[in-house]
Amino acid sequence: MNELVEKILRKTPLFANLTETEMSALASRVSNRHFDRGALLFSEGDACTGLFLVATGKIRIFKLSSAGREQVLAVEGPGSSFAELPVFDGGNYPASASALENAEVLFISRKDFQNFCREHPDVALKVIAVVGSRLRRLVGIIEDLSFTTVRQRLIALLLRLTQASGTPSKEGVRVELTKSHQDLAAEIGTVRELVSRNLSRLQAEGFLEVDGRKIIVKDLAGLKREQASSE
Amino acid sequence: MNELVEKILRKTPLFANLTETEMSALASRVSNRHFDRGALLFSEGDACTGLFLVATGKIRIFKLSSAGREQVLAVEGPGSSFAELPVFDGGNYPASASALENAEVLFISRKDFQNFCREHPDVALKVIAVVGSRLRRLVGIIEDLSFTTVRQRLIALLLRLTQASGTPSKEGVRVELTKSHQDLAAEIGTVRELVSRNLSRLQAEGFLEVDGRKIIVKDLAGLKREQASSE
DNA sequence: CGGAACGAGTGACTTTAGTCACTGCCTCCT
DNA sequence: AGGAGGCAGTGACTAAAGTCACTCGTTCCG
Repeated sequence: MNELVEKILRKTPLFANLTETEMSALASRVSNRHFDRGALLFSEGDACTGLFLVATGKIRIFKLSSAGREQVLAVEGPGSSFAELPVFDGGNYPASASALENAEVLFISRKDFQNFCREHPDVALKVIAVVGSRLRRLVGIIEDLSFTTVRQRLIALLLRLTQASGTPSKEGVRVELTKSHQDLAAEIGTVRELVSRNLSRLQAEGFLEVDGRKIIVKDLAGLKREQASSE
Repeated sequence: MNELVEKILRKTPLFANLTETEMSALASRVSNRHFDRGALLFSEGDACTGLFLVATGKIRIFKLSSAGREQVLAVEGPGSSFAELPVFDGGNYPASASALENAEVLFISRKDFQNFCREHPDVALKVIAVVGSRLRRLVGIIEDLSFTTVRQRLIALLLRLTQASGTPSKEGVRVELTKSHQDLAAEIGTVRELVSRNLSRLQAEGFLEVDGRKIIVKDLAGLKREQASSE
């Protein structure tokens, strides 16, 4: 199993180019955890215990409002690390994390990770790079929330999905939603009903063909135009 | 003038505890720039040339939409650094920066700062800490935009202002706005008119006394209650 | 088999946000 | 003095976002 762990470590940007010995030193300090779909890894405000690395599955980082609404900050897939920050500054987790799919997650305790960073200064630089891209993504979310409508955000999300997992067909590009409307809503910062309605509307306007969770994007170029208009 | 520079360097978290020699080595690589109120330091998308440190005045970091709306990401005062990130990852600036007041700003070129970090690994750790707190602030903005109303954000802003620069008086706490409604609107992610209207409304409800840019907070506890409700 | 639980769709409505247009008030300039 | 320009207040409106309540299917058990 240590080999499996190393394989994953090698895939995460933070630890990509370590030597054999460094790698196995690190691997011995890593523990493996499983989370079922929907399970909570930690909640906002919890004391930070260590660093997480996604091996398989997807982890959703999100904020929860007191009214029960969710806002997704990031979705991390295999190879991604998260919660690097509180490990360093010692603060609490600023958001909650749950498994979007069944997931295997590696865990390194705060102490072990800090020690490792002290011994390997270039890892600290990697941390900065990772945190940096995270920061850019957050700025992007702010931009979206502040400047765009739910419709535009939904279109943007659909375009991302088609990009990532769309398959071309005669009628257009086919995409299968792997999440509920509820989940989509949380990603773009709105509520279930508006996702439903906007999808219907996009269908009525001829951009999409919606059948349950199967979507056929009939007019990709048109969608892109819609998204851009009055941004 | 080098002494003045060192004094400021010593005030910024990034370089707080360096030795005399380290400090003067750094100081010799720093240049001083002045920006008039309203002047633009750089625009979103510009290539990153180096790191900035605020000596005096205030710098506003913001996003600009194509429709002309602004969203403030941060306001940095004396002792704060900004644009640490793109210095490291080599990317472009993710947002624009302008002077909110006349400001003196120190500048370190990308190369010089990177070299300095390489020679002083603990500075890298400081960078992580600074970036970390920035990340937390961004998460806070997202939370606000996603979960709260303009009214609540305005109240929160007023409470922050009274906290920071309010002076007690017989009628309540006096605060003087140093910015236009336009600027306040950009900070809470809305438009001029809504700031104006919401202020009037808060006055009508008896929480405030507004006279131009002078505001007297008459019911601090009440405001806090309003802010908390249905967050 | 029956029914709980969940996800989705939708009509009807309220609230909040944002836009447009116009007025009035300072301040500063030459 | 007189006008230009920036800032603030407001009425009237539109449009977006969100809420509530209910229906209809599935699926998934016990």
